[in-house]
Amino acid sequence: MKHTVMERWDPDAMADFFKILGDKTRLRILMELLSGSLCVMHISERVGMSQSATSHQLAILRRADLVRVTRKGKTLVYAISDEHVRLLLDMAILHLGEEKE
Amino acid sequence: MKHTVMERWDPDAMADFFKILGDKTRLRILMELLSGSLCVMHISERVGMSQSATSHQLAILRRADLVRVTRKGKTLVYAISDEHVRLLLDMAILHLGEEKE
DNA sequence: TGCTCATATGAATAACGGTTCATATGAATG
DNA sequence: CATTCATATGAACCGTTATTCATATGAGCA
Repeated sequence: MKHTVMERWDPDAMADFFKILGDKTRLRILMELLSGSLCVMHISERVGMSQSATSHQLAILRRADLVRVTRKGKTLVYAISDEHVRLLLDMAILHLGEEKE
Repeated sequence: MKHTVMERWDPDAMADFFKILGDKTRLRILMELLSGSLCVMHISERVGMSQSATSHQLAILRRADLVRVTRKGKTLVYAISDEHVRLLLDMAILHLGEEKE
């Protein structure tokens, strides 16, 4: 059978989920975090955005459970919370890399 | 090695791609098409949108190579063009179905 | 070849989302 | 316990985008 987990799904929830991945800045943050955990300052440096903008985006990623926070002394360390993310991004890259036959 | 196809990627292109999936209407269209090909009228009936709105969204899906068109007599029949789509949606559902531990 | 029906397209409007700027919060350390 | 430093939050602004309405297109069929 082709339709495995497709039976029950919430279009709104799924749209919200993809919307979160549909932003350059958030994708760059995720990509940086895939290489290892980072604090907010370092993230904002790497993606070249202000501290505020970065924090706003991290809040969105946090709410979607895509990143996870832990405190390390005075700073907050962000990390990827879910391995599905890597798979999703892999699959998107595969799709984008394809020719139109 | 964890990072398979991650080395080279275009954040803009990927964001654009996810943006397309980040819309309730387009997701519903894709879901309907996963069960089989349909003409525009039938699609608009099933998703409960006007013919015009549906056509606009189909154009976007077409440009992203997520759907494919063929003519059948007087009508245009739309179909999923790529099996990656099903996998992507599956994975999103998996992520959404998880508890926050 | 001209009509018709399915679909596409354009302009306009309204809603949404990301960044900035200014400021609040609150844990850690002295 | 007060101060400081990292991070979060709120409001405002502006660009983007989905829908509607009106109309254009163009393939198929008489």
